[in-house]
Amino acid sequence: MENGSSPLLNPRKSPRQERSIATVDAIFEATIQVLSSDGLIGLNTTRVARRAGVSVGTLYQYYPNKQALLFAVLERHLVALAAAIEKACDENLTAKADELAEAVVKAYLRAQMAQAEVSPALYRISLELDARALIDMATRRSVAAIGAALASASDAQFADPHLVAQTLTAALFGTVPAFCHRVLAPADGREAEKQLTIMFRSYLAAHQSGVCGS
Amino acid sequence: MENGSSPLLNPRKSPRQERSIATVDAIFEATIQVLSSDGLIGLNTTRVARRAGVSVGTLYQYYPNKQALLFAVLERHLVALAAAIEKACDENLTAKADELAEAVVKAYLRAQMAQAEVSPALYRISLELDARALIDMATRRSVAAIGAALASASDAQFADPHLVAQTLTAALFGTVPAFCHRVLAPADGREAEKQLTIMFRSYLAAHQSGVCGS
Amino acid sequence: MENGSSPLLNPRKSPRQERSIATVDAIFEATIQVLSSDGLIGLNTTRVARRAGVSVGTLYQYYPNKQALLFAVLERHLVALAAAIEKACDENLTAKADELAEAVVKAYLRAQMAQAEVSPALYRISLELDARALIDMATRRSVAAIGAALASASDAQFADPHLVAQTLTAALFGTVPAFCHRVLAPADGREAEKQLTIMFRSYLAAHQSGVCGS
Amino acid sequence: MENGSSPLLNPRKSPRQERSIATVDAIFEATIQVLSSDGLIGLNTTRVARRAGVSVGTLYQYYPNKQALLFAVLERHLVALAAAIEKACDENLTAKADELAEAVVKAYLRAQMAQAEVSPALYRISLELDARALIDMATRRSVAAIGAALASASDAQFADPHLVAQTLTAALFGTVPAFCHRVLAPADGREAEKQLTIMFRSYLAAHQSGVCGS
DNA sequence: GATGAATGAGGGTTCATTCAT
DNA sequence: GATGAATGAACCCTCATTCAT
Repeated sequence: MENGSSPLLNPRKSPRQERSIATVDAIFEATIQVLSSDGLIGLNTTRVARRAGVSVGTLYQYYPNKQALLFAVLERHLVALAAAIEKACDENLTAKADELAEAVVKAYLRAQMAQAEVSPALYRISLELDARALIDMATRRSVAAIGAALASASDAQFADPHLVAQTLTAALFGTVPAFCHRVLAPADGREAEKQLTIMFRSYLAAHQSGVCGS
Repeated sequence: MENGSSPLLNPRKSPRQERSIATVDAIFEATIQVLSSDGLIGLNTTRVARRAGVSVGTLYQYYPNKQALLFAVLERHLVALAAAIEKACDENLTAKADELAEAVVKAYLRAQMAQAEVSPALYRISLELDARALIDMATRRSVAAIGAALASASDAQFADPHLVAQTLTAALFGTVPAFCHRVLAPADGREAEKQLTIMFRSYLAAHQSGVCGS
Repeated sequence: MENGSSPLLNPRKSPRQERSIATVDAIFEATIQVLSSDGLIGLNTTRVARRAGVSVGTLYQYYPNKQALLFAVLERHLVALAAAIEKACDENLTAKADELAEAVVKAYLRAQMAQAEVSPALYRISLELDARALIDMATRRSVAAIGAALASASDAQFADPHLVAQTLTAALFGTVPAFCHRVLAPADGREAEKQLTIMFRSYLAAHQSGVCGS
Repeated sequence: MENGSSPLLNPRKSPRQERSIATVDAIFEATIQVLSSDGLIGLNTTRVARRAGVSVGTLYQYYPNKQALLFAVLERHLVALAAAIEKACDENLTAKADELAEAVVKAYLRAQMAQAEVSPALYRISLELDARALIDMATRRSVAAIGAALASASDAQFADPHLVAQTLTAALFGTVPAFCHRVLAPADGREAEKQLTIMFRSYLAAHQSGVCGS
């Protein structure tokens, strides 16, 4: 599931490998920094290497090409988002639909905000062709987790939990960037969370109460 | 037929001008085609010119630079979206909130689908720095139109129509791309419309019934 | 001596030709204006045509190419300079060397100042390869005129009037631009004239008094 | 050997740096060669790079753009001229005015001739807009040095040494190019030096003897 | 004659990637 | 392993010149 470019997370063995790990991390962090300060367009391998304090050559020893670098960053972001949603769902497996809605929205926004610096740039990356697999992975995990939570909700029956989960996921992954950066003022994070929660709750309620014919 | 950058919507005068118009249009359409087939990264002025059947020089006679080209395309798209929403709102000024929700969702999705070819690429453009003004324009128009319609809805009172309008706009402009291209399969346009409508309706209902403390 | 591109100065015959003349003049003046305001680098045929109020095509009907345009301007300038010097020399054929020096310096500076706007740009042109013929023409005329005046000066005998004339011409054509635009402040035209006169007078005096062995 | 843009006049350290130095020098020399053979108009970065035996990319690693390249060449030339004049003045601080005149003329011509290949092209560069600072630097140094030497001349008092120094500088920097390349034949270097010296000597004499009213 | 749209070679510049040291 | 100088394809853009109308 990881691509060859992220030798992260593996058990470290020797000092040599430790240094390698440190280097990879430095490059990784430098990428995020450059992304934040110069944007996707201003990002080039030389600049990343310089910011990481290594030479371009070294960069290419750990990441086969520029794409791999960006994928690694995007991957970590999406994995974090998916994990946050899964965690929220797991912790609310038998809760009420209302609570689930609130928990999921909160968890997603927390994770999103934690990387607020990069996320706009990441969305640019994610729209470039080959990131689909990554995005699919994240949304699939989200849909699965939310779907499972909906199916086991203590106070409601959903005719099609999967469809509802899909809609909520789409609203989350799609709405939030627009929410954060365009329509609502930057400081309105609180309000965004509140409104999203209301929207999700009432949407779920509608699905429970048979308002919709499906 | 109309494009934002040509001041030429008037009765044609000379063969000279007709030729110009044809050329601008050809370039404009070529840009959309290249965007669809090669993506934003694969788009370069030479390629656009070739596809338009003109020389690079000609391209630069009508668009001062590459950005201007992309802006023109994006502008047309966003203007179309905003206009569609405004029209839907105007036609439902004194309708019920439910009907408004349905009309807005439908109008937006119609407009979006009409340019389904380009819209993914357009979202890439819109994330590049200087498109903010364009996006702001479109979302402002949407917020204003929806806000006005909510304020004059026949069956409901909204404590803060502007905030609700903002949320709906964010959900529309943010959700739909994700909806259309990632989570739901391409053919699911119908379903997307249905779910979005439910979400909007119930969200509006929640705001009417005082469920939310605001 | 005129090259084919300047049909100026010929007797006009028909209204058609008069219009032509007006057009050539307009283009000619436009060239000077663009040269003054945008410099040699900022000068292109389209801009000149626009400033002249004609189309590029028309421009190319009167001047076969860009070079011809610039040559025409440079030619007029250099012809004016040479004529001014010749006139001053003719009017001082039997005067004293001192008076000749003064008259030549004054005449040259007057002519130069009259076209102060363009002359810096003209010097750029003149340094491009093919202007040598033009410059040679002007300096040859200057050398011939000054040489003749020196040879017939009422108060002095010059061992080699031609050599002296060459030196003075070189000093004139070379010094003045530097004088006007770099070393002396712009307002120092008076002072420049005074110093140049002193230099010329004393140089001539040196040649008369046998200070120099030649 | 020294060029203005390289901060590398220090003891060589690594093969890395030595290679860099060799490359910068190669590019620098190639620029001069191309300038000599193809002129300013025929000079483009590709051609320079090819002549230097490197790729364009390499060229841009050492000079941020084409201008910088030309500036570097012009700067070296002007610095050399200014230095030559300063040296001549320093060595004749308490000499007679006559000797000073001779020394300065000789020094300037020596320096000029040493780079005879490029100087015509350099004068083209120097007329492009942003070279003023460079030229001002050189003429200021010349004026200052000559002024000081005049003020301390053993056999003369000058009412306004600065003005005289300005005039001589203008005559030097302005006359010589015309001298060398236009009016006098190339081989006449000797004669040019002789005449210029006479002109300078007599001009200085005129200022000493009170001929001029200033 | 006049027009100005069209041409396209050519120039400056960038940057992902390689490889000798 | 690390370095960073070198590479060169590719891109954006300009402008002298032509030619159909």
